[in-house]
Amino acid sequence: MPAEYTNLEKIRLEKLETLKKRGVEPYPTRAQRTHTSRQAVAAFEEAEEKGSVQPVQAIVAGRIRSMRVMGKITFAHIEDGEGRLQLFLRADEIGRDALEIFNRDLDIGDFVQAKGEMFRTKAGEVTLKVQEYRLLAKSITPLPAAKDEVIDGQVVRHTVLADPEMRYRQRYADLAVNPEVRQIFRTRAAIVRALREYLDGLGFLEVETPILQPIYGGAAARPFTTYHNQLKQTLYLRISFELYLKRLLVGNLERVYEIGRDFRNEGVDRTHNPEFTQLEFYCAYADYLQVMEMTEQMIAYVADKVLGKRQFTYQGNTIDVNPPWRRLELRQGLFEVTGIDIQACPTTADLQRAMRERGLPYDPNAPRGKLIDGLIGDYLEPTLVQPTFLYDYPRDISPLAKSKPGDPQTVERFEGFIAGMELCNAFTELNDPLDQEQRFLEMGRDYDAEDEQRHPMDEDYLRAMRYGMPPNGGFGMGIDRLTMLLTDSPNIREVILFPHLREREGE
RNA sequence: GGGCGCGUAGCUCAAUGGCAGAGCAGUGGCCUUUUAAGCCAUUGGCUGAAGGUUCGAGUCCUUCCGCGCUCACCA
Repeated sequence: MPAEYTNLEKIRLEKLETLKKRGVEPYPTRAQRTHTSRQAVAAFEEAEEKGSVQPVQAIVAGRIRSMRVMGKITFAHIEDGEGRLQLFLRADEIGRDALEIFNRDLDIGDFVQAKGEMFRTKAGEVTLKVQEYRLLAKSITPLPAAKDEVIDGQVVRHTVLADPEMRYRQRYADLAVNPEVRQIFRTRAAIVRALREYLDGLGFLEVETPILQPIYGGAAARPFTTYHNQLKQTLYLRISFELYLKRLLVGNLERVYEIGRDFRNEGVDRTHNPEFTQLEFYCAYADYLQVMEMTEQMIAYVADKVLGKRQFTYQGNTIDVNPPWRRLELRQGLFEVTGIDIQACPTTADLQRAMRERGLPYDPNAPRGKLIDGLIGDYLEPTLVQPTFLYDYPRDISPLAKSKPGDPQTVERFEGFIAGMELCNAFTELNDPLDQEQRFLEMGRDYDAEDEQRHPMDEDYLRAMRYGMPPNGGFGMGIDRLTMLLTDSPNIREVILFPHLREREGE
């Protein structure tokens, strides 16, 4: 119950009472519809083209978005899931009482159903001439007003709901008045659909693995912790799917993927939300070079399906995802932007010295891998605007990736960047159980318990690997970030329906 | 967590430290082809919260709450 109704809400509640007194049920149980707004217009235009004399009858339903009351006639627009349709109500047709109720007791925001005949107005707009209408749901709280004007075929919206806080906290209102927001989430669904199509087409099996995990792993992040009362067990919300999906490879499922939610107890900013959607796949007998090719093919496929083209604009940059993407060795890339050759700095002390010589700030407690990771983020990542695979990463920040033959310091790992944003991460997966155990031990030694780089030892995962894991290539990608790119959204919150916000006092 | 900025009517926004306003929405009228309909009239505010400075605070100061940008942090 709202603590207090606003004046505008009180007026609408009075209208609700008036309607009831006049025998109008404001929330009827059933509705009827023969045409969506778009179908009704299409049916009329088709008949018009054929020169048909048969009138097009339709029952439509939607939300009232505008009303123009002109004495004994009224024009209104309703909006449904597909678009808008103008209604034309005339006292002669529906009766004075019905028109009066419509004009006086119905409001913008109400859901109605209307039955009538399609026609074209003098101004040329295809419109429903209403014979009867019915209220489907009364709106008490006024929608944040948005008024549309059509200039040269372009819809210009006035007084749009723009306050980001209200848009995210009351996403329902945002969606109701901002059609382009609805479009973002249709695009998001299309992206996920296209990814599934692509992977299914390659014979991948979609699976679901635990979200509540006794040991978290597969990424460097702090987890959310929870507790199972009956089992008296601490559990973690997963930070990645990796270790469970790779267990499945041990079980002879050769190609698996999962699309789902990950949870990371980290900072929130324009590219990070505490819960986010991830795609991971693992492909037996593939290495990271094959995964690289799959990645660029997959993204091109998604762009084709979703946008119908492989070029798009993101925040002013034209991005072209047509394969092949640029491939940049991490060592080379870092050398170009910092002048440091990480190959020549095999120890933490060497790298610290090189950074100091060039006046680059660094965390004196960070091991070599973390320093390199920092250099990437600070100097290299922002320059990677066109799709780029950065490859061959330091071993100590990649505890689940396989070393490059003949180069134990480096692992076969790549990350994909677009528009200066990390989009995906992949490697030739480590399948040697003895090496894997060693990596966990190194992690425990080089990083203290609070460091999110540290991966806890997962004995069961090691046991699985000891049964024999086929060599394989693995891949992970943030669906939210891909959606940002393909919808030209500057902030991850624009592509998450209900993004995390701090709870307000009293709510 | 640090820095910067913002918070005023249902929505979008004004207001040198000096009477808190506009457009849209709403309400009451007129209007039988409008479309940001138009015309006339009109309601609506504890200026995010609490303190303080001042003759006087939306405006200046302090604290708190929330949001945004940014830095730190962030496979």
